[in-house]
Amino acid sequence: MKASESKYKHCMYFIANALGRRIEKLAMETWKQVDLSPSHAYLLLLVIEEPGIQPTGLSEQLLLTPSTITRLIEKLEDKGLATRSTEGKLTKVYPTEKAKALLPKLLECVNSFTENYSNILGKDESLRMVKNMAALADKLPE
Amino acid sequence: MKASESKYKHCMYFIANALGRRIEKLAMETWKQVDLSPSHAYLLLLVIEEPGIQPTGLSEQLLLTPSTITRLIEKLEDKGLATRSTEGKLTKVYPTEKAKALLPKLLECVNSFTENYSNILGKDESLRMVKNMAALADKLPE
DNA sequence: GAATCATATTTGCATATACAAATAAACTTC
DNA sequence: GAAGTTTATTTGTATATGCAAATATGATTC
Repeated sequence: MKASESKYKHCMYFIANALGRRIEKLAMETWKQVDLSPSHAYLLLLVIEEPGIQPTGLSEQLLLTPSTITRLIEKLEDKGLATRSTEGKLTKVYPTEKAKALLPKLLECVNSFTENYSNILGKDESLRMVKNMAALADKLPE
Repeated sequence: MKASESKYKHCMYFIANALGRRIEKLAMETWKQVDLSPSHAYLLLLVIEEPGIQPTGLSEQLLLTPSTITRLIEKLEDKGLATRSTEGKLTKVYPTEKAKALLPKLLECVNSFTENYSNILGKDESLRMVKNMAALADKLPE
């Protein structure tokens, strides 16, 4: 069924989550190429861009809770893509060589995902909607 | 951090999910009053409105997979709010008396949630955005 | 410098959701 | 009417995420 045919088509909760799940699915397909979930991939990109970034910084950038960040990093460690070094109460996260070597493919995925939804949703429409949705998110409490 | 300040502010995956999580949080607070998650509540409303509705119908209305629907119903059974009756290969779901008695409160929650986000996001803006987001979701593959 | 407070991170636990496989019933076709 | 196919539902398992508590470090205040 289409979202706009559901009895809850007027409900923000329903529509925001339905849209999120569908976008997530699309993203998962793209990132499967490098055997990562979208969250792991975006976190890894931040780590490559800024080696030594801390969980707090990642949490802020990704709008995910610190505990979720810990779990994401753990998985990247398991995959040999990131390392953690504890310095006092701080933790710094670094990309491994393997991760750096993967960068071109990661960027390719970013592009192909963007192209993917732009083709489906329309390029201008997507840009506009992302902006508007970000503005909505800004207004809501963390 | 605001969504529009993140490095991924232009990414549909990132923004759609961040918005979804924030809306979900708001919805959870509302529905806590009746000790239900938003998904359980909306499912229960469908069951009250159409006693005997089948998991397939619920799955279509809620845009959730059948297995998720099964799990949601199980929980409502545990709470004494719904019952299932298996007839051949079909399953029909019914509200209990307890659920029917709860209806006014459920409707109150629907209203207070809508008011809640309308106040935060602006009434017209919310309406327009829900419509636009539904249109986006429609275009994406299930 | 000891005691308190604040900050960063992790851990234990709970939840919602999905996928794939299993089950079971109904339908088709010959 | 038997065999194969389709449909409806459930089950087993995996995932991402969050909250609250635990831990550990650093900062402040007296």
